[in-house]
Amino acid sequence: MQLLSGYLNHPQQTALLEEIRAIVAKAPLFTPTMPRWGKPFSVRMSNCGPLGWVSDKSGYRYEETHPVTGEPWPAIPDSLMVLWDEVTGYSHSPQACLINYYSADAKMGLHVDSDEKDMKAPILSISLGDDARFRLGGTERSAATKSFLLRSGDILILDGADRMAYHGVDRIDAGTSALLREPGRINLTIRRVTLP
DNA sequence: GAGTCCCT
DNA sequence: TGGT
Repeated sequence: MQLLSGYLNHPQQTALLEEIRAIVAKAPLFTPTMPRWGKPFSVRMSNCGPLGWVSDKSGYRYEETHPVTGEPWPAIPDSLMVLWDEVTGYSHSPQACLINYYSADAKMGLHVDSDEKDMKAPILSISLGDDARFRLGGTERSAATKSFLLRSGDILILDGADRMAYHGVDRIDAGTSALLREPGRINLTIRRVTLP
């Protein structure tokens, strides 16, 4: 894991936020549901890139189109493609940028990102808005976990053994950032999905 | 083939 | 932590 605290300055954060707003205007946030029993997530999602991560009763998967509009996902902004090269050094392009919107009371249980075929590619995470209490464990669910704060502008890279580690968000500290108009947090996770 | 759900 |  690499945590690059305050990697994005305020103007960079607002510029990125505007790009995300434009994407979400075309590909609206949807509410994913749990496989099998259909319980809704508290986090709402959208995506950009050739592939987008979705979840519904039939399971987790990557899709080329939005589950509600049926339209292809908007492209990943150039700034994020450049950032990927800059901070990951991974020689193959990312294919999916999952946009997670956390309202003040949203959380994300411990899980492993394992729907990608290219598990050698790192996952690049960008935080915008309110602080998140992030939790990182090991590759076994029973392993010890550590918790730390993710702040607006921070970049987290899940690589090496941590690529397969359990992680989640315990809570959002509402009102800790003024970047968004409302309390809440946007998290971007940029991934390579298929084998190069 | 289940799972980022919930809960303690 | 582990059943669902």
